[in-house]
Amino acid sequence: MPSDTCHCILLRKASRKLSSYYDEALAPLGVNIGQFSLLRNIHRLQPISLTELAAQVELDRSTVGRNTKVLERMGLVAISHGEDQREALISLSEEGKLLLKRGAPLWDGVQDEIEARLGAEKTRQLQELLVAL
Amino acid sequence: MPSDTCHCILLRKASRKLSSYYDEALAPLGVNIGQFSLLRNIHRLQPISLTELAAQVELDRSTVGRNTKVLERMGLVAISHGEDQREALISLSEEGKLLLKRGAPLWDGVQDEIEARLGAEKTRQLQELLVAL
DNA sequence: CGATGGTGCGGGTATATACCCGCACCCATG
DNA sequence: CATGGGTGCGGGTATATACCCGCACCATCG
Repeated sequence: MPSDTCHCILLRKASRKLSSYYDEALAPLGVNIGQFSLLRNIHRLQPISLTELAAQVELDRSTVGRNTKVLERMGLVAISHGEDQREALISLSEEGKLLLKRGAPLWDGVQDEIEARLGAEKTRQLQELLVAL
Repeated sequence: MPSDTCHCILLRKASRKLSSYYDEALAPLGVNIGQFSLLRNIHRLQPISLTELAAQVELDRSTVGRNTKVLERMGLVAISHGEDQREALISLSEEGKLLLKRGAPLWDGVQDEIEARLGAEKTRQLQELLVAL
């Protein structure tokens, strides 16, 4: 066992590499995998507050806030307010919905490619391992 | 197979979680796992130029430049220049060496803990999978 | 009805990470 | 020796990510 291979560093490298792989596939849409995933979550949960969304995607609230603002500037999400004036209600715009539709086959493609490269068994192992960490 | 679990997002979550885990262990030293790993690489390769170091750790040169500058401000690395005035030669300071010595058991501890949690077989699988990606 | 605590948000700061551009310097070729 | 390509570096910009702080608002308790 080459104990000098840091699990964490290896994982970070893999994360960067895989991210850029997904980013490349989604490039025609003008969003990266982080933004695409966030859009999908907003779609699933809308309308939703920043705090709740952050909890769902397991990211810091301020991170989600900034990322959401970028999506708003792009016209992909709309931020309105409910009865409680404090609460920001995030939902998809029409463009956002369209982007998700156009993105679905691209995302499926990468996903399938990964699974093909690893094989079904190793894909299952990967999911299991990542959850176990 | 829940095909809606994005491999990439799962990997990124795992990466963040594991990073914060290592960061916690290294907190007494005042460095994070990225900095610690960079220090270990500098130790292994010193004296080394920015460009060469970036290639070795598979990060962007500008990223390594900024990170190195932080380490320099901390007094952990020294940056000198060789005959070619352009080239920055990065090496560890005495404090840097000391930090690596003090950090080794902490790093080993986390590493062992991960392996214990996963078991030998799954640890091997993980390394294999991450390299395969 | 006023004080208090909980919750939601934005801003500030720091680091990580990437890309592009421009400057400096070295070396080879004419 | 002049010019030009290659290489090394820093700066600028953008996003991702986290933490802390302060402000606003709501609900509840006294």
